[in-house]
Amino acid sequence: MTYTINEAAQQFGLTAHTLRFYDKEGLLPFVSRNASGNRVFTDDDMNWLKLICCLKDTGMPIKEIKQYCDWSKQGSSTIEERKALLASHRKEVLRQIEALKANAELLTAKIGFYEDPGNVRLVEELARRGAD
Amino acid sequence: MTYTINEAAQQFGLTAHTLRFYDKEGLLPFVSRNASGNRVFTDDDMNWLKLICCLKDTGMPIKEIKQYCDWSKQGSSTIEERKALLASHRKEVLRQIEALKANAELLTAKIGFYEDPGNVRLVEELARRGAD
DNA sequence: GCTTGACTTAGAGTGAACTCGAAGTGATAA
DNA sequence: TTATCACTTCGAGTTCACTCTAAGTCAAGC
Repeated sequence: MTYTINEAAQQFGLTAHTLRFYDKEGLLPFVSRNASGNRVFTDDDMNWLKLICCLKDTGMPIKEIKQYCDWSKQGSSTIEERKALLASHRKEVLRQIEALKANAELLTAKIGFYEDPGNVRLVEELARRGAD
Repeated sequence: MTYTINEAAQQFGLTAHTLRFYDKEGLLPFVSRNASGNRVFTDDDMNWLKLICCLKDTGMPIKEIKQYCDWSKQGSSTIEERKALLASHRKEVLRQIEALKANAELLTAKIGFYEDPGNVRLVEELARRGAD
C-alpha cells in the first residue's frame, strides 16, 4: 500500500505543505519518488511518520528530531545514541504529564471556587481590592 | 509580603522582560506601582500569576488568557464566562494528558525494540530497505 | 556629587514552525 | 488539445512568544 503526500498528510492531521517542510528539514529521509518525481509514502514511511509526529507532538524541536533521523540513516552503529535520545525524551514526556496533571488540579480547584455561590460575593469584594 | 518584578519572575521561572511583556499584553491587570513607578507584586498578584502560568503552561494562547483577564476586570457579571473558559480548557488539558500517555507508550515500545538484541540485525536490514 | 544597580518605556529583533504564493511539470478526462 | 488536477521547487511571509536594546528615572551608598 502506498500513499500520495496529501493522503499521508491527511492521515496525520497535517498538510502537504508541512510534509514537504519536514522533508526539506531532513525528517523524512526514507521517502522515495515515482517516475514523475512525486513523493510516494509506503507503509514503512507511514510508521516512520508516526514516530516523527509522536516526537513533534511531545515537544521535541525539529533539530533534535533531525538528529535522530541522521542517526537512523547512518545505520545500526548509532542504535545506542538513538535509544538514549528516546529514553531521555520519554522521561521528559513523563515529566510533562505530571506537570499537566498538577495544572489540571489547579484548574479544577479554580472552577470549584467559581461553582460555590458563596464565592461570587467574595469575587466581587476581591475585584474591588484589585484581584481574584 | 510584596515582591519586585525580578523576585516575582524568579519564583515562576520567568524573566522580568517576560513579566513586563505579560503586563503589556494585559495579563497582569491587578499589579500596582510604588511611588517610583515600579511594579509591586503582592501575594494576591503571585496567586494570580500562578493561574496565568498554569494557563500558559497548558498551551492556552496569550490572547485567550487576556480574554479571561478582561472578564476578571469586569467583575462578577462574567463569572459564568470565566468558569466555562476554565472548564473547557481543563477538558483540553485532560485530552493533552491522554495524548501524551499514548505517545509515551509509543516511545516505550520503540525503546523496547532497540533493547532486544535480535532487532539490531533487523534494523540493519530495514535500513538497507530504506526505513526502520 | 557620582556611581551603581534595579527599575521604567517603546520598539526592534529573534527563532521556531509553519504557511503561502508563484511558476512550472506531468498524467488523465472531455 | 485543452483543461483540470495533483504534484513539484523555491523562497517569501506569518504568527507566536518572547528577547533584547536604547535611553532614561530613581534611590542608596561612598
